[in-house]
Amino acid sequence: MSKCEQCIVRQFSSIKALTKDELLRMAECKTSYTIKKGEPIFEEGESTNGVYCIKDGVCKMTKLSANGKDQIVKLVKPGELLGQRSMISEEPANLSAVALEDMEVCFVPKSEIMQFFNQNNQFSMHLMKTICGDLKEADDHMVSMAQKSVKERLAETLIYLEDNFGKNDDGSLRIQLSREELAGMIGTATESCIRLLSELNKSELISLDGKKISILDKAKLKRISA
Amino acid sequence: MSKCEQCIVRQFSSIKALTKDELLRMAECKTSYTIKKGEPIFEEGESTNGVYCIKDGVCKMTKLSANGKDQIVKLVKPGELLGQRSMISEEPANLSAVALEDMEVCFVPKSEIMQFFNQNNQFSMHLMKTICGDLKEADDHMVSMAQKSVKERLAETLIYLEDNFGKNDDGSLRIQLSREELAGMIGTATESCIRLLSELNKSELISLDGKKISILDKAKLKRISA
DNA sequence: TTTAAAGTATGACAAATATCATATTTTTAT
DNA sequence: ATAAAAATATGATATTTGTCATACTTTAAA
Repeated sequence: MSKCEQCIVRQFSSIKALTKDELLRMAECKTSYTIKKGEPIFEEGESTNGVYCIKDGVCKMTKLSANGKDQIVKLVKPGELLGQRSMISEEPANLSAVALEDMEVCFVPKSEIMQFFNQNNQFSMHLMKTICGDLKEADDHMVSMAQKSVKERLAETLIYLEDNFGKNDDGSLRIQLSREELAGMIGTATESCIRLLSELNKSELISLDGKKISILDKAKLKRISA
Repeated sequence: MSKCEQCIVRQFSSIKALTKDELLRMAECKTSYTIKKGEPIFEEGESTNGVYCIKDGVCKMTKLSANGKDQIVKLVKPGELLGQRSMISEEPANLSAVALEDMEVCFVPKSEIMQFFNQNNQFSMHLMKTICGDLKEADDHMVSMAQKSVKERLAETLIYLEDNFGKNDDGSLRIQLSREELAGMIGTATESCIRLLSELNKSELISLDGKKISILDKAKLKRISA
């Protein structure tokens, strides 16, 4: 059982507000998991009874819509916590969490987190601020979905991916999504997504090499994203 | 200065978790305002420095999108609090709040609310749960926007309005929105909204009488909303 | 009250997007 | 290594949605 105190990613989440004692306690009760690419950490409707701290790998949070398509609501990075909202709401998960890459995650039971939450004001305040930030993002995201065209949303999403998840050495987006997943992020049909990517490729704003996508002209892309 | 203790709407928000003493204190530092239909309570980007408690009347929370249209993100009822999120995030308001009817609201300064928040665990827990509920709703709303057609969203919205804000004696929706506002809720052009309303009217799922909208066949409407 | 302005309604058309079909490429499993 | 399956790509076409024009109706202001 590794020590939470030495975990590099802890500085990126509310966990950084925990005391040494609390970190030791957490290390004792946590469970570590390896999740393979494509596997779920938890599914919509499940009672998770705790939170997952992402040590390595990125996952998508999805919701199955009425028409049977998976909408990707957000992507989550190492350091972030999963399942905070449903823990506080005392509800089953509203979204599924599925690994986009091989992942390492630690599960911390609800009882433990809630104790920290109640006794450590800095921790609870940080957690609250995170959730408030999520709410702002969700509202903004909703407005984008409602008001922007598919092309604008695609441009916006590509920039988001580069800004938040970085590039490989060859300049391509580090996060590799399938066309279907990318379509699921922007809320469109897979074919429409592919078509618009081709278009951006032809006009040399991006380049495509199999699953690799590189942004060539970020300024123009930003202008398209309106 | 009226007493918060006697305010009927306080049971509908986190304020119900305050003690008698806290309520007295709040009554002393609050400011009451009358807001006329169409007037803003606060605007996107403003620093509100406190929260507003809605005593009477309904307001819309809107965000100006890049294309210049106002998207209605949510509607807020008496009893609910405005500006909680930005207070906790310590950020300017992300959304504007505009009265849909004549309103009575009370402003409570941030300093006071944060004191309650830090000393009264029940209050802070309730506030957090409210925000978590908002986050779930926002995520769900986003998926609707991304995956549903305009017609589905219109049907969904009409049902939402009836379920959450009720009907007048004549059966029409109590909340009267202009066509432009309704379009702003579902994220479409005003003309498209009008056209689809006419269509629903012709097929007798709803009836239109000026600004009054009545749902005639809720079951069919629900089926359309998918 | 009359006039202007705003809101509602509808047609005609254009643009955006989805759907279906099919070909090609890549990945996966045997 | 090879076959099968999945993912990507693209054309053809239908449907949805937006835009512009214009008429009518209601509301608000002078």
